[in-house]
Amino acid sequence: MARGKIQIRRIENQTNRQVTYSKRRNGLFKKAHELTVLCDAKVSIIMVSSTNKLHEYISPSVTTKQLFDLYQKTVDVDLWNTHYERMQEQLKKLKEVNRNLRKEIRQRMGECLEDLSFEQFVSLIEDMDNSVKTIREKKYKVLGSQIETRKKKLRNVEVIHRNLVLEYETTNEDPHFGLVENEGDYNSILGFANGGGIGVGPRILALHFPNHHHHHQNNTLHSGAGSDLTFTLLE
Amino acid sequence: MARGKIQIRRIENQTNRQVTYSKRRNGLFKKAHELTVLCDAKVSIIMVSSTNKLHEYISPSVTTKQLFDLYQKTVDVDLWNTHYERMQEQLKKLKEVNRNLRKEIRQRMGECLEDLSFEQFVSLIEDMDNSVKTIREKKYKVLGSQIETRKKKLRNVEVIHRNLVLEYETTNEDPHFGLVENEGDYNSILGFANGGGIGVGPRILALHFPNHHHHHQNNTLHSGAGSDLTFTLLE
DNA sequence: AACTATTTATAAGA
DNA sequence: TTCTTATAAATAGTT
Repeated sequence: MARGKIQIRRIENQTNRQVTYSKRRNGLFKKAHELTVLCDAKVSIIMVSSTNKLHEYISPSVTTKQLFDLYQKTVDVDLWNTHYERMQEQLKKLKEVNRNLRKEIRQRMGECLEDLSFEQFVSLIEDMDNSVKTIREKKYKVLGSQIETRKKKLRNVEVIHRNLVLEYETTNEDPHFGLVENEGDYNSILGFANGGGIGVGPRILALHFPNHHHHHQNNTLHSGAGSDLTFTLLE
Repeated sequence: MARGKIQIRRIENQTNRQVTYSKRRNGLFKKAHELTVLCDAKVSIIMVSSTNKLHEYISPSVTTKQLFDLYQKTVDVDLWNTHYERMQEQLKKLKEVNRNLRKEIRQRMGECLEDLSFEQFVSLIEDMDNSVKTIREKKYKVLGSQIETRKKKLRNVEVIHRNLVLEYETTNEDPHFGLVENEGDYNSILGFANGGGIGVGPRILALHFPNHHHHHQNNTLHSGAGSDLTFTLLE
């Protein structure tokens, strides 16, 4: 627009293009600002050059976010609205499911029964009876296997014990070995002199296997095949 | 910029302001488009007039959303990211909670018991026993009150019946009335000739009270003080 | 919405 | 980049 008219078409010369971009960008922003002031308008300009540099103008009276939100509300065009609404809906559904689950639990605990039809009521009772039965059965099964395991461990320890005794006696008779220097320890090793106050039948725990008396606080159902010999009594 | 220089300050005259807004908006959009073509740039302009009208320019080569996304990525400014992430997190939490609730229900139904500690196991059984007891108690209470209600309704109907009979007899004896024209109807009114196949004791339903035979499909526990006389038998 | 005297923007050159 | 300046474009005020 000066020193010769130009055609409005892409400037091929890279440098010229950059220069023009810079000049005209300033011009555009200036105009935008004049518009803002003269007409009490709100303007947001975002532009990206051919070299992917980003510039923006925003009227002092607003933030870009505010204008974007307004734009989104006004124009239907979906910036992130569908996404947002979909999430909102999903949230709502999940909350509903959550409410229902809680209610079911409360009903299974004997509350909120007013909302049940009589048939549902009856079938709930049936269901509960079955559940209790199932749980009881599993309990006894677990108890049984725990006891089995315990018996096995006990037998193992007894074998070990017998071997020790045997070995001790053999050693004692064997002339290659010297005098037994600490006969007193034998008893303490076997631990028959009792140690704790817990009546766990034969007190084998004193054999110096790991012994966590208070383990039963977090005793799990899978009492794996570990080497832990402590077993609190299952009453 | 013509016919006299102007100060860049808000135009007080409303009409002038609007006209200038319109003229300069076109100028701005024209410049934006020239910039787009000449410099191979991408431009988005969003503007709101003082009368809250919204206008936009967007370079043909992009969408507003694309430019907004780019803007958001480039400028740190948080348009909706935090919001989005907060929702995402909330969703995740709710799903987790729901998972746990489902698990609890399954445990109360006798499944997934492996994940319980022995103590939790024991307390679950206790809890279930209590719940079953509670539910049973409520069941009997409800049964009792339903039977009570039914008795009351029965008594009401009997009274109505007696009154009808009395009225009929009085009418019959009253010389002011003519001959009884439809004696046959009396029986049908009392409905002793039976009507459906459901044995609900004395078949009073034929007294032309509402009669929905299949109501028991959704019989609720609150059998409110409605005038519905149908009651399926509670076995 | 059109006109036009002026101001402003800016292309090309320095 | 920035300055200069001739010239194109934009537009304020008017009709």
